[in-house]
Amino acid sequence: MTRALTRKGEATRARIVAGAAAEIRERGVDEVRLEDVMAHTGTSKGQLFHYFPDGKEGLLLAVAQHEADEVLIDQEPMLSNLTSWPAWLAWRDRLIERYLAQGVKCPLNGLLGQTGRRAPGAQAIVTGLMWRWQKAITEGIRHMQSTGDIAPDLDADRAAAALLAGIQGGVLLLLSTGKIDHLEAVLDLTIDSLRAGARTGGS
Amino acid sequence: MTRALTRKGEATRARIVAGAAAEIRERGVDEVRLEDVMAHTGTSKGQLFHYFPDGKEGLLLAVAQHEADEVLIDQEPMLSNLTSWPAWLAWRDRLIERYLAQGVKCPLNGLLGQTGRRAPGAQAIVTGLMWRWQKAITEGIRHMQSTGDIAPDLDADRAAAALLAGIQGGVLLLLSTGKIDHLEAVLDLTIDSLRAGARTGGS
DNA sequence: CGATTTTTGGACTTGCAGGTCCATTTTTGC
DNA sequence: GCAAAAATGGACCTGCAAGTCCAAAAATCG
Repeated sequence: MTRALTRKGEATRARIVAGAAAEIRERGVDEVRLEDVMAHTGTSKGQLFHYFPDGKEGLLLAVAQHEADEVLIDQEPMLSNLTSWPAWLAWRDRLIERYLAQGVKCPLNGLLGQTGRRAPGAQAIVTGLMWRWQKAITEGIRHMQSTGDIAPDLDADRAAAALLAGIQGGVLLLLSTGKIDHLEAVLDLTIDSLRAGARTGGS
Repeated sequence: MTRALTRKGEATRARIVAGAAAEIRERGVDEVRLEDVMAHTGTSKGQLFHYFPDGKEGLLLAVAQHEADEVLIDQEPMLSNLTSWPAWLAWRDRLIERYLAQGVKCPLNGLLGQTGRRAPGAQAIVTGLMWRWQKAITEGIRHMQSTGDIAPDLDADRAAAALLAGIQGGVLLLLSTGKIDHLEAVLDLTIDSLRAGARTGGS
């Protein structure tokens, strides 16, 4: 079906997605014209529509998927190894560091707003990202419960949901206010709160 | 300066803002054309540019301010009276109820993405909203500390920041996933966590 | 090496939404 | 009631960015 891409074609397609993603991160979705992408990636209009027959919509979707994947990759290997309190703090630090560096440039924020309503696919991409993210956190909590570092009667899924929401809100507030304070507060207070639950099985 | 609006003019202006807000809530910012607003509010293009000389930009800004104010008004009188645990729960219930009813229609989400980059005013509106919101929560926490229901050594501002971030993230996740679970989890767990801090001065 | 398919470039079309203009009607204030 | 100012209606202009089309170049494969 999707077969019919030579090596060169695949490279070009990837270059377009990466270039468009960079452009969007830098200047925002609604400021980026197809021509900007062409200029920035050294491609022609014919190529754009050759690789993305659905036009801008399709390209944006591909970029969104690309950026969603990046989000989780950037948190590795910490996110998949929340097996001790120092590991949790390392993850916390990575998040702060990453978003501090990113600043106000959030790729997905705009992409959702832009494609969210019309494209059913965009919703799915974000939902998928959140689901994977939350799953990783849940597993971290479960592991800490297995070692007795977190109370076993705590609802891991619910706690992970709350933490994930906090992170999202923290990033959102970073986007609006430019300050990292909220994200920091959420991470520190929530992790502390998880820690406090250890009392039952104490170390 | 801004003087020169008859009663009729003021009414028309208000009708435009309210109508545009409704339209945007219903169909999203980037789906709403000036013509839609005209049709929906029974106004002409001349009027739109008469009341909003800066065109769409200015209108969007006015709508954003309008919606930002609504957000806090909708939480009253609970938000300004976080003076007992039942009051906190009443506020919690109001939030859940309100966002459950709102569903995926978030007025500010898109407005920020749309005007955020270019208009310096849009940023200010959201920042202002968040600041007022957080201040109200902080005051609630301080009050509970004064009655001994929350430990006095807790950093009220930091806790409020975390709670606010949690709420924002909960709403964001409601927008992406359609489920209220995250918002519920954040509110319940965070409030519980505040409660747990009462131990010091216990009742 | 020749047929076939993919890749590429870029000129051209198109639709539409934001914005301009001005003529007409209504309101205001004396 | 009458000048001045504000409110209204809607025809018109304009620019731009997405999308179309096709012909030339390069790659693939037997």
